[in-house]
Amino acid sequence: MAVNVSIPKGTRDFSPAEMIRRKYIFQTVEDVFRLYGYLPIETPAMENLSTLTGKYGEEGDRLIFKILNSGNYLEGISNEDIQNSSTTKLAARMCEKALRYDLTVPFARYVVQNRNEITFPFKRYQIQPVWRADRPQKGRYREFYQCDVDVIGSNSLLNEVELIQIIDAVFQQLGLNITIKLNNRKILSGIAEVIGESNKIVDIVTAIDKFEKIGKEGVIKELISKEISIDAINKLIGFFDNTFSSENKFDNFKSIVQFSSEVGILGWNEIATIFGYLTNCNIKAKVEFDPTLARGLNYYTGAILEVKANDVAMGSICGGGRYDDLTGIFGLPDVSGVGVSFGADRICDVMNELKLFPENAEISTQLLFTNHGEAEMIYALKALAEIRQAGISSELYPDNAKLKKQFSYADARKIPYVASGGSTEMQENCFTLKNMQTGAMEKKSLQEIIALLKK
RNA sequence: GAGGACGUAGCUCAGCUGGUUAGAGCAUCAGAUUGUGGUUCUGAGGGUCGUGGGUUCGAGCCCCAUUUUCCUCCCCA
Repeated sequence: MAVNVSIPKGTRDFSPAEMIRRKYIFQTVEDVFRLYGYLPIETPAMENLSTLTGKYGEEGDRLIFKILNSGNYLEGISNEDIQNSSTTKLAARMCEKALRYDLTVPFARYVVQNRNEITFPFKRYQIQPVWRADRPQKGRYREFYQCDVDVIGSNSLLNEVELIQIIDAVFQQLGLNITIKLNNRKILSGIAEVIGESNKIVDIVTAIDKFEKIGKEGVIKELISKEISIDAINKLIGFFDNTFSSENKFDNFKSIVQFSSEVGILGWNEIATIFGYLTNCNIKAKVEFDPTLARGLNYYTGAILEVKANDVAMGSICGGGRYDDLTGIFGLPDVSGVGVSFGADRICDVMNELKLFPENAEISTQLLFTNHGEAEMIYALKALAEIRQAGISSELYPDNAKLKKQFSYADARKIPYVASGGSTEMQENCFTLKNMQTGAMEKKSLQEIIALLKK
């Protein structure tokens, strides 16, 4: 017996029952994407390491799974190199490939590489796994699927609106209550500008992003540790106190950025426009302005959005935003894109927790033929071909096992009907059909069975 | 990268202040029932108690190390 078999930390096997559930999510997501006119692409699991590094920040680079070069990966590396170089520098020399960390950067690479074949605006979706060398915990895996929808080559805010419609449609179909949180990078820039700490924007934003989690005191503490001036901190906290005590956060926030920051007001206007369009779209989900929302600062330039499930504690299940110059890094400047990514694994976790999956989703086979021996098997085989021709999913038990065993199999597989054809039935050219739910048995011709199951 | 908890049968777990042969439920297999599952009854198989060392007359239990999984921070889907 083989012992101690296992899979790498943070990865998972999926049983048939789990796969049915996952496919249900992927199918729902994909159907909505297609409905809105997006087309699929796929990119390789691995990219050149240089394509990925530097796109996700220092922290992100550390989380990229690198692939050791084939052959002698130590070629050209001396002992001095090993002693003197940083591990990241060494890794870059020994690994020229890496597993993709997300789908957005490979997409940007794809757009640049295929720019002459692409008609802009380009609306694409991509449903593939990504890998992160993160420490696994609740809702966090080292291999997980992202379902990305992006439109690239259009500045219109209509795209943002469309993505919100897509998010709403997907989660409505899945039966999940969600809140869409909306912010704009320009508003964050505006805030930093107004308090006179523009160059510390990243520190400021990552701190206020934790507002909900660590509270006001925690944020102040973190800002102090980042050497933000007390004066600026007081101003900043003042804004947020003011905002959150207000009935209408969004209107209130306007007064803050309005007078002293051009970028800020630009961001505010963008969100106002989006809210304006949305009133015509019959959106069911709650969409709210959240000035503390930060996310992926490394490339977002405009809208930032995030989706949280209302009824369960879980990190964000969908997120995205606008990036004005993502392809610029690959030599194609001034192409604006906006997109969101659905975290299929987390959505699956949330739906499991809320028991939102349809109960009978794993029923596939409608009818099982029992096996009674050679001649009877052939009798069933003929019927089987005919019944499959009629589009009814059915199977024949492969062994002439005890009937108890064959019926147990049907039961375990949740197969709703079992047909038995023994010598009696063969003489009468029929089958004994058993309804596994009621236990009722009745002799029926093949045509009658087909008619019954076709409904 | 920092911190915390856990690991006993295929699964979920019990196992007293350290004391004889480590238990239960579920699952599996067989029988009760030779053409009928799901309910019921009877029985069986299945364990180097995560791994390595130590303390002890004696360790599933105590100590040390190591590893796994889960959780928190960081960051994110």
